[in-house]
Amino acid sequence: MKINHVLKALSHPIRRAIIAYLRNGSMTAGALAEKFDVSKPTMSTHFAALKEAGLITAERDGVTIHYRLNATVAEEAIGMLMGLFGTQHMPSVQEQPPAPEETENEI
Amino acid sequence: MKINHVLKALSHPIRRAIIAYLRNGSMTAGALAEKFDVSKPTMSTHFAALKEAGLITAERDGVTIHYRLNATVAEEAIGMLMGLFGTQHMPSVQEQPPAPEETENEI
DNA sequence: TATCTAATTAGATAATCAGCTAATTAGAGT
DNA sequence: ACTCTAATTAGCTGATTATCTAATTAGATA
Repeated sequence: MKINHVLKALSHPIRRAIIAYLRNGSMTAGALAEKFDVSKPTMSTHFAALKEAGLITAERDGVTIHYRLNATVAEEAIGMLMGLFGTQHMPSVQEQPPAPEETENEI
Repeated sequence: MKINHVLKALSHPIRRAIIAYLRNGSMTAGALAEKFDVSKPTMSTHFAALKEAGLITAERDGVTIHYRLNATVAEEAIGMLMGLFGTQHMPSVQEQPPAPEETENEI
């Protein structure tokens, strides 16, 4: 898993939304494509970026292709980011954390 | 915190290395800059990207500027990614996880 | 084999990004 | 007021990214 590929893959809203869809189970390329307002070839390149990062896997069934989330890579990525930040405890993922107050000495 | 800014900020190796340095305490722009083999103006734009994402804060002390990691935003970002992936349990961050075996039906 | 469907690849273009040098700002100290 | 230092902004160039339409591939089926 190359963290650079993973983070680049994640830094596009459509690709994050694809992942969000795939949390609920695998979907075909076409079914995913029609959820977004871009062309199918554009969606194909988004799939390719996620696949390159290892975040999704593809499985052909006849003429259609099913994409599925790769939870292993997702967890590895989170582990690496936690290592990067030195995160000590779990942030809440269910509720929205309170907005941080403005700091004084920002430039 | 805009997750898009955070992920774009993280998707460059120099910017991740800056964060790694700042884990050990704040550093001046100049001290950080001389750790990397790019020009100071280029480093400045990397600082700006991290600042824009909220991952670091800047504090001026006379003529020098001290950058510091913003742990709050780092944890929020990890929380959002865990929400995105639907991560259930903690991956190990200390030891290297085993390489995932190749899947059969990749295309 | 001809054709239909699902999806990708090819090729082009506009926008964004990363890097550089040169110029500018901001503060401190003569 | 000058000058020195630390850092950023301005302006440019080359590389990468996101998007599109058109063309191609791959499998299924009449």
